[in-house]
Amino acid sequence: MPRMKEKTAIPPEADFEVQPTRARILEVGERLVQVRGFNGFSYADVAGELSMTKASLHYHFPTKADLGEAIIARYAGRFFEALAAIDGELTHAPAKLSAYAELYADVLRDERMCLCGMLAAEYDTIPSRMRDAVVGFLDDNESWLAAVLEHGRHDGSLSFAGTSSVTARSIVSGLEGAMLVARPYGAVERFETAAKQLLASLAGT
Amino acid sequence: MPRMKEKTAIPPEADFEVQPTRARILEVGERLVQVRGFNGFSYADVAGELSMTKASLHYHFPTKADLGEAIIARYAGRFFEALAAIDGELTHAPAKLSAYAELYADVLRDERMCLCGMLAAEYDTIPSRMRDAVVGFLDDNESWLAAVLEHGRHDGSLSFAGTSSVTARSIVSGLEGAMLVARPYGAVERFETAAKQLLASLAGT
DNA sequence: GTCTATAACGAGATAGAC
DNA sequence: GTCTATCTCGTTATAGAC
Repeated sequence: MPRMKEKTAIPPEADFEVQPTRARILEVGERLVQVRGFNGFSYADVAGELSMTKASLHYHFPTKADLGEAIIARYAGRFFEALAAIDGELTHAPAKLSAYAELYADVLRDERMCLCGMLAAEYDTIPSRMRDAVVGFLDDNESWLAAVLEHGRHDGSLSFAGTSSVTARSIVSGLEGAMLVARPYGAVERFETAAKQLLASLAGT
Repeated sequence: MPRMKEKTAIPPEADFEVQPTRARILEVGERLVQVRGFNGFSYADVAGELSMTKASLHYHFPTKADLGEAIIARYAGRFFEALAAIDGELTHAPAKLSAYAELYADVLRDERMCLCGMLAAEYDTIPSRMRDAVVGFLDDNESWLAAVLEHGRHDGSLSFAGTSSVTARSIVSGLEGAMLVARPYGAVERFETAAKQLLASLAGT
């Protein structure tokens, strides 16, 4: 007799409820923020895509600020899972940086802006808890990169002037800017070229 | 007896009409787009700041798209005037690049985002003529930078791998990204450090 | 050229039935 | 949990007086 929380062989999809409503809302909302911005989409847009009513959305997320916060939290969670996966799979610092840049490229291939880059542009108009989450996301990115940079400098695979922290910031801003500018052209190559050049400038001796 | 259009010693301010209404609208609108985004401000915001009614704004700019187009045109005009001034005052390529970065820094010190960087983020939601103007602005920036880079490489004051065009794009995206990320922190130093590092990587042999 | 007044619509949000 | 119905407010935009 299965105890509570015991895993079974039956995958969640067998529930005939592929994804709970809350998760589907977050998925659609995330994409809309990345493509149109937080000020560029409405509850009606989300409801329309999910064929449900605005009122139902408000049951799951009472205010748009609640929805926005949850979108960032989900995004950040997945992003840092991806960074943990990179840490688990790769040890060579330059390879980690390439994998990091590839995360951005994947977002751009989906015709989206980095969620937090988009929200950074809209910073002055978003709810304050969302602001804090954006800054936290950027800080955590820099910390992860700084650790990689420090490691790479130590083993000679990377070389750069200044602190690892400052260089980490240059990487974040360089990649965010490359996404920002590449998107109006619909040209992922623009991003890839800029990213390649940016990482090449950190090549070890 | 003064002929038409002949210049007088009386400055325009003596007209007791310091700036025509149209120009004041554009000035306020420009700042609002740079701070809050095109989707983040309304005719009511502009009207409020100028102590006039929304209806009067519509007399000067029938639609918000008209206003947006005019804002970009004015901004681009002033920006390229500034580039022409740089060309007139400086010949050393690295000095020109520093002056170029300083234009960005000045915008950021005013707590604004680059107009076209902001509109690049909102790209998918802005009127099509505004989109074209944004891309044109980016193209013209790259052209100017590419010319400076080409010149600097020729006289040995600059050194970089790849074409001047690709490197120009890296500069634009690097500076735009540095602005984007620095603004949530309200920290101009973040931008300055990133810009310095970016330009230093182009130092000549 | 600026105003009052208002139209027409979409936004975020709530009440209450099912 | 999802719906219908509605509220309130803000938005872009227009008509017409001054």
